[in-house]
Amino acid sequence: MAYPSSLMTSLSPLVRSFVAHFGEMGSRWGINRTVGQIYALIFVSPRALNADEIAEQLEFSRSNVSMGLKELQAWRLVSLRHQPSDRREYFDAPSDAWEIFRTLAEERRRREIEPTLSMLRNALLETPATEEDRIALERMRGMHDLIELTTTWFDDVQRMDQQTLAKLMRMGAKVQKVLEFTGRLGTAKAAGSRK
Amino acid sequence: MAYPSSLMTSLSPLVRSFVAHFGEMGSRWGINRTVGQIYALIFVSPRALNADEIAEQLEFSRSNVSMGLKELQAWRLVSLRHQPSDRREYFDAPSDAWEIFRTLAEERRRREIEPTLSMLRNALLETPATEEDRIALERMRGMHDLIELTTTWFDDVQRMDQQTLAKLMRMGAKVQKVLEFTGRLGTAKAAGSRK
DNA sequence: CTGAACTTTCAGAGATTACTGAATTTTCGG
DNA sequence: CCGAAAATTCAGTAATCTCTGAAAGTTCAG
Repeated sequence: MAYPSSLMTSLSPLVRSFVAHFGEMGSRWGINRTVGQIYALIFVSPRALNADEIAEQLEFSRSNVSMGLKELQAWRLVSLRHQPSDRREYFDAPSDAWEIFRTLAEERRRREIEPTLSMLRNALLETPATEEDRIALERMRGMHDLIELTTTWFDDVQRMDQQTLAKLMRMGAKVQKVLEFTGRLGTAKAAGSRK
Repeated sequence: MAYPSSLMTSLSPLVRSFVAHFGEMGSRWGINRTVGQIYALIFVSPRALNADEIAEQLEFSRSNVSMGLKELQAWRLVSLRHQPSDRREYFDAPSDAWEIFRTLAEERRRREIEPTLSMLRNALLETPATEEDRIALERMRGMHDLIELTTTWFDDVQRMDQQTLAKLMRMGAKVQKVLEFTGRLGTAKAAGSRK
């Protein structure tokens, strides 16, 4: 009778299917099923949740939830909150999609791209001993240069504010047209002066 | 004595470490170790390789190589070639980094994003029965709209030629400056006319 | 056609990853 | 401080994924 409602009500079909989808996609996204479901639940929840609530709703063991939350914190996808006069830890997730997008991009870059970039930088210091190695290095250089170009670009873009970015994206290929035009007014020089 | 040299020589340290890195990163990238190594080997190889050569160099079973090649073909990262008067199948990989980048982006989109987009589209057709569902739907809409914006943008960008794209990226945040300028000349209208 | 060369399939062994419950550690109101 | 509430760790089990060798299937020169 005195229970907070969320401890009694179970997930709505809408939330249930959203959570299930994140579970299924988890493996493709490089996280595990449980972690995906915990994130999905926190994301759509109107208020911060504590670990026991999550464990109950998703029917995972308490320790599994604890580990999942730790991983989500490492990804910076959820944050820890404290409620006044409650010792338990509550978690919520940013609801702004752009913010999530940036966080994901940063983390993936750090985990999935930087190690390779650094391996390639190292390899490129070598002097090829054979024709085979010369060709291998050439291809590695191509890969290295593209990764460097795209990550540098991403750094720049990340510094732009959301509005400008959204506007730019909505312009899509029209950017090209504008640049062709302004190119005649000295922009090409500016572009060349970089890097 | 009459063996083609590559059947006798083993991998150079340079290639070996490149291949090993792709093996280690494989799991973070959502492919398995073997598949990563097979790809790396084909990528740096100066000529197309057949399955036996790959199995020998990497010390995998022939059947494992066969499965790995099938997966790489599904990702469109390698292509099948035939040498005149040789029944074996040879594989090579595009060496142009931009092309690889596009292929990867397309495939990841198809596998990792489209299913979620379609789930979200479905969810957004529902009418929320409770306040909780109303909030959940709101957040799903935010996620949906951003994914739609970025994938549409990606479609546009993909139609641009490589030179323009590279130039644009090298400009980085300077695009913003140019757009602020041309914005005063009617570009804002063009941007607004899209959706 | 035939059969040798080559490729694929697949069941099961092996390796890795995920999950649980019990035990331990941490936290904090009193 | 104390002790109860909460969080974490961890060893063992369960589930999943990877890899192999044997068998079956395919292809094509002769």
